[in-house]
Amino acid sequence: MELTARKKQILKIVVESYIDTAEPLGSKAIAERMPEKVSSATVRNELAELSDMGYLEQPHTSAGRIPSAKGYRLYVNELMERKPLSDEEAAQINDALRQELKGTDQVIAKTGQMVSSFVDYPTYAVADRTAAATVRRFELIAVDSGSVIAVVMLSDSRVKSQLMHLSLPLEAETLPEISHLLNTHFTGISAEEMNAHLMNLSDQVSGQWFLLLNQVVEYAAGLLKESQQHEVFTNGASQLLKFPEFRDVDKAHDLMHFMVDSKEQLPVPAGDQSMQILIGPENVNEALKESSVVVASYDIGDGMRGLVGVVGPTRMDYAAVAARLSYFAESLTRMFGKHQLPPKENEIQ
Amino acid sequence: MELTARKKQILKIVVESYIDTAEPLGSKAIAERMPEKVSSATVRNELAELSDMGYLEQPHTSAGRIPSAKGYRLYVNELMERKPLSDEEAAQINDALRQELKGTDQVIAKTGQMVSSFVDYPTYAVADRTAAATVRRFELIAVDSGSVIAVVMLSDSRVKSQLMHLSLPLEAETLPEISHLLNTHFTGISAEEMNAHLMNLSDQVSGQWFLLLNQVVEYAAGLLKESQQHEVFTNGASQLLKFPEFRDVDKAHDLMHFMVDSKEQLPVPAGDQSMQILIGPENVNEALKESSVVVASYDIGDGMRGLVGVVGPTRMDYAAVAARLSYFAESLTRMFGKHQLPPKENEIQ
DNA sequence: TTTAGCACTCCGTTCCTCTGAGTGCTAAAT
DNA sequence: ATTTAGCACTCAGAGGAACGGAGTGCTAAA
Repeated sequence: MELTARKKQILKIVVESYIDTAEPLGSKAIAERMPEKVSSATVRNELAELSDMGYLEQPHTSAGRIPSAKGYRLYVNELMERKPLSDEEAAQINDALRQELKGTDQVIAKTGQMVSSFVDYPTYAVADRTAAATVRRFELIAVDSGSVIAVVMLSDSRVKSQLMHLSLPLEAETLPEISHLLNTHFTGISAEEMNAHLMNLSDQVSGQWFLLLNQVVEYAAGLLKESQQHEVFTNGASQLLKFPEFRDVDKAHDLMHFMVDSKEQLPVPAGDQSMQILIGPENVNEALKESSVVVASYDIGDGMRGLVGVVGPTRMDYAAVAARLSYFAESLTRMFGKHQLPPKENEIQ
Repeated sequence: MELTARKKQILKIVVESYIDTAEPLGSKAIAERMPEKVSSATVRNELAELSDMGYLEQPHTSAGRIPSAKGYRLYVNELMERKPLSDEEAAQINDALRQELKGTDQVIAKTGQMVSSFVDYPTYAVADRTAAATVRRFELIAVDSGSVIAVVMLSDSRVKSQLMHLSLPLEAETLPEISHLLNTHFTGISAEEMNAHLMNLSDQVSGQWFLLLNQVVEYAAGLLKESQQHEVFTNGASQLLKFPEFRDVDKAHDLMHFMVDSKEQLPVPAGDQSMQILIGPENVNEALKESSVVVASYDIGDGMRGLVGVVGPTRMDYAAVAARLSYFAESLTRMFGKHQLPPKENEIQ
């Protein structure tokens, strides 16, 4: 039994109708939408075979057909035509991108917000560091006799700072020496190595110095650890509740908890792919096994990537989401690559 | 018709039962729970009067009674006995508080998380600045010929920093002069005043200088504006879905959207109160009119307050939530006041 | 290979009854 | 003046029968 062109045609009709209405589609309705004129009986024969092959399912004997996960997969791989963005939409996205984004954290957060407002699904956004971060440079600024500002510049160009209270007052003149110490011994290494180094120095430097050193190194090590596990931003999670598949509160609860409270184990594009679509049971995460995710990555320079994912029911509008998401990701990558704003004229693929 | 002790007794029983089960309570069940023996007929007479007075409602003629908003209000004001924390709970809270909190932003965020895990309701947490923030001090650090780190210390002791890319290279020696300029002209004033000052300086300083000045001032002004409208952290929002009053997804949707996506117009304690309970229609926000909020504020030094609120159905367990929340708020205030950790021994009121 | 025809299945709706919890009222008891 | 027993009444929710209709699978003819 092979997958003829007509079978694919039928599958496409079923998938797209189900995405639109969330209702099973019967042979008669399908026949009407076929480009060549066929009878509903013919369609019924094809449907039976498509069901046997696992591309379609029946909620119950006397209902129409709905796509299975396998059906969606075929649709996504072969059948779907990416819905091109309208000029208006592309213009809106470009407008959104043109607003100034400062600081990688903010880029990540804003991107999720933007995408969520352009596709009508919840999104998540997270940073994806390709290389482990290290400290590139330390700086200490005297505030008063009892406190010092520690400034830490990381290898990915992020700059973080914090006020430190000293238990023992220090002379302002010693600060350059301490920061020299920090810059020579604690840059370019991992958090673990930093802690080890600190132990070595503990008897080589004076107690007062060590207290401050300790505070700063601990702070920096904390930052490095923090960079490993990024904050996940989610947006528009409440939109889940508008989908009929989540009318049942119990069904909604798990996914909602995952999206707004736990936010762990979110899908990232596998290997070298810049975009990936995960359909229902293809998701490893239990909470997502009845939903689908479209996730894209984009480059934001300094060896950093951003990740933005769209979450929805398995009948999500893959064609629209994939087109918008890749347009977004490409625009962002281009923007950060060339360090310039997206083009005024729309250039849609 | 006055509110006799027995009427209050009955009201208390109804409220507490309804908080527990979400089911209306009938005269017979009430009679059984009364401390003095009374017949169900007597209770019925009292119930009729309590309904007339507006403290109780009937979902339909042949159902038991449930509390009205007015009923909850009386309960909260007069009838409820704060459920004391068990030693175990107090110990858990103290443990949670003992973990080191660094940076006011993190304190706010963590507090929401902690509270959410101790009361089984969603929470929100936000900072509440009593005085408008200004910049206390600027500092510029040369990185290379094309970039500079701007460090801004705010009046509330927060320190923020960002990497700036220069369009025109600057000599490192000029940085101290520029930061002197910043520190003399742009500290202690509002964002609007900063922008005005900047305009004044535009023809007094050289173009190169001005470009950097402009970047730094814009960054700082942005920070000040940001401080006005604080980020709201919410936790455990998905727990809403477990309450029977939100079994209807449409009911849940509005509140959920409010909690996870819009987060605007959240209640803050009025006037000088450190804790406030807002019941159903007492909330000004439309999305909260069928829910209740218990919100407390706590002091974290530097003229900053933190706000943490608990959101739930009107039948929320006020006694438990209020007790836990005020214990939390008091512990935090004490902690930041004395700059020390909470006591090892439990000291429960 | 396609199509018309037909018996069959089964979901969802409507309409009914029935049950039980709870009420309000009246009249007797305290 | 309160409290209580008794009783008729109300009404939501459960359970079940009947029905309509959408959709199927199968057979036989085109």
